[in-house]
Amino acid sequence: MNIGEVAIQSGLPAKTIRYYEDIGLIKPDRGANGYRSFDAKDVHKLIFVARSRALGFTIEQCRRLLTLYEDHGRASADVKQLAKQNLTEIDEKIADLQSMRATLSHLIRECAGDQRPDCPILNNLGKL
Amino acid sequence: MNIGEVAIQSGLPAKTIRYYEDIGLIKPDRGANGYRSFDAKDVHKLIFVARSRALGFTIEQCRRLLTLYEDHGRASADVKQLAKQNLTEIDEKIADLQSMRATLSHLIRECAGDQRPDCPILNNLGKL
DNA sequence: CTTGACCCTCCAGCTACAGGAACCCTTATC
DNA sequence: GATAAGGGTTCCTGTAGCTGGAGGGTCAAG
Repeated sequence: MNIGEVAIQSGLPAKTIRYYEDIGLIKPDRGANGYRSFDAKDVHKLIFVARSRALGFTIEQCRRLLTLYEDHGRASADVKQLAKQNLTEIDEKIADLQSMRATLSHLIRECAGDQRPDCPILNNLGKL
Repeated sequence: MNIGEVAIQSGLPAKTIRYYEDIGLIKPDRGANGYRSFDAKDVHKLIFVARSRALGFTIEQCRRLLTLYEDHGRASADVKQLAKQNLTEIDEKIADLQSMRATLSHLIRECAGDQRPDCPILNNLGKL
């Protein structure tokens, strides 16, 4: 299978698939013409990675997940630990964003938003 | 004032301050020895930028905010619009993260996390 | 005079790709 | 046989917002 078809099946751009080969996530064969030749397993792995990325795992975490995925003797505890670590990071990001959101929306409510120059947002950002 | 002192007063690393000069956010004078020489206004602007960044504004948004800050004839509507745009982006990020969080924490709850290889997390990521 | 704490510039690297140039391969059509 | 379209390939550059490090100059104290 050529890269275009794989892009459709995995939902990933061809560029991304080449990149994933570059960093060693997949190792497709090559045809006589130099084209990458993907088998079902490659596609499966790409879908796995795409899903993992969508859940917020970094590339390096995906790499470890893939290793665990292919290791049939793995312990689910290892997977769970990776997932929990990711969850913690997500929670931290959410907390940061919500804190920003609270301050920002408060300032927005205070600001008249008209033609006058007086602005609580700028006052707040610039206060000493 | 030298960069080290400014770093302390603004809470920004010296590296970051140099970077902000690089991209034209501030334009400190130079002493005879080549050292940057910051005045109170520079420090004030750096603090302004640091606060704006902490509220999630991008560097380019900070640049526009700074321009508005220094334009005493500005309309607060322009500031408010920038802030609202930022708020929208923050809300989108929060929504994305919460959606990830929901799926991920569900999978984590399902996973035994013991020494056995059976793992709902991997099953989910790898299902066709 | 030396030491150590500053300061300088410039280059590389980080994440996870995206865009584009310049070129090759295949197939269909005229 | 020429050509055009639509694949594919590599390689280089750029993104955001810094951070780290090499290799050097400057300054105040002892």
